[in-house]
Amino acid sequence: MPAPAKRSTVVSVSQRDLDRRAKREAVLREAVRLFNERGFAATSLDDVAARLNVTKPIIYRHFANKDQILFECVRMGLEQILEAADGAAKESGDAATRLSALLRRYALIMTQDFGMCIVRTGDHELSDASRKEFRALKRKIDLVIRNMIKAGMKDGSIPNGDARLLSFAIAGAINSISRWFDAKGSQSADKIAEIYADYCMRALHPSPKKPLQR
Amino acid sequence: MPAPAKRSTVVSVSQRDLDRRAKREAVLREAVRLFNERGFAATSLDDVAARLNVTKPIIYRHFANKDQILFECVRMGLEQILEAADGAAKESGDAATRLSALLRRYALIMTQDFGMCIVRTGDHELSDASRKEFRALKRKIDLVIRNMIKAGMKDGSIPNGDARLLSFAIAGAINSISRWFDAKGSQSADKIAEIYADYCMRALHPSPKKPLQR
DNA sequence: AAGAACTGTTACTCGCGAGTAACATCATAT
DNA sequence: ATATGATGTTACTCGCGAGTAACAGTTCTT
Repeated sequence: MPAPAKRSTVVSVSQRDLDRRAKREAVLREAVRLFNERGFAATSLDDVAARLNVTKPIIYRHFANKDQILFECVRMGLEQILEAADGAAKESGDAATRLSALLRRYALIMTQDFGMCIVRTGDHELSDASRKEFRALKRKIDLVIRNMIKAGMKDGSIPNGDARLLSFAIAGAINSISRWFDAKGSQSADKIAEIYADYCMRALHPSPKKPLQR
Repeated sequence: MPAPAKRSTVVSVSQRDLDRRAKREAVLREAVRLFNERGFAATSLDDVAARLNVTKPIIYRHFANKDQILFECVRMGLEQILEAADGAAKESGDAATRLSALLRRYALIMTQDFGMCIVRTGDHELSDASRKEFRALKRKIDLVIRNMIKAGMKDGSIPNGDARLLSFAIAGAINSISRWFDAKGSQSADKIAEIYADYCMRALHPSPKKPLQR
């Protein structure tokens, strides 16, 4: 009970802040699950509040509006991917090796809530402002991948080809994980990520001309 | 002006039917465009009606409710894919060759309105009943692809592997076309379809073990 | 102890859009 | 000409959910 005098201000304030942060995050965690389950439009903030055993105005204490909540969810996912990309870019080895590591991390994120949310969220569900940022972040990720592919074409670890289309196709395949993956399924997220990254890496190489008929 | 007497009944009735059909289709054509542009939830039937220069009740003369319109749109796309699959399945050549043909047709459909609608439509936007059918049709398509992959593994035209995951990854890549493709872009739909099908076929083959380090 | 600042609730407003009722118009059928 | 029924319109109802105002209790500050 007798909280030390001096500390009190600083400590209690930051404690409050921590609480706030924790609660804000809890809102996002519950919101993203519901959005993934039922879709953004079909999820009311009353639903989200109910899951947290609180009422709607609480949510508005942490977020300005519903759009901001959705945007925050996708931003979380996108940031995770960007971090993964940065991490992979710094690894050693040729560009193909680094790309493979990147894809694996990327794929793993798509098995998780915030990653899923990115794919399940259509642009039109966001406000104009959020949509702009959403697209910018996605473009940024695409560029990282595309540049790594180009680097591979330069350093010889990846055969020449259309880096733009390749990056689109690869991202498409990896994003699709979030459409069917179920954590309760038989294969682990890690394993799936590994396999998908491998499929994508294969697609970079021209097919080994099947047993040439004749 | 003097329409022949006898024909009148039969002719006029079928003429009416043709008109009805044409109008119904016009509704679907306009609806699918709007759904793809703005999203299903963000598109009101008043919007659709306005585009057709009619009023909402007209739409309800052709469809029971909004859900039915959306379902009809995705059904059109799915049926197109199934037809493409059936066509490709009947072609000559080994399974890999037939699969390649199938993927190309599939990819082409994803550059078109009804194809795009399939991908942009989340399950939760459909009613329970429609969702069931939606999923069933998608599963059917997946099975066709998966079985063709398995056939390839049997006849030796495709290396052994996890047919389920391969079909998921391939469908994911191809579906993603509809997320960025723009008919006004520089590359033709046909060309894109060809390239994507090729990428997917490559992914079926284990990578040609890069210049084995050391 | 008084009051500032925060956390939480109940109980609204308000707009939007799905779906409909009631009415008007026009072609066809006899 | 006149009944039938198809096509189309205007003008509603009605529910839902985003967002808010007003109020209640609690905790930190001084």
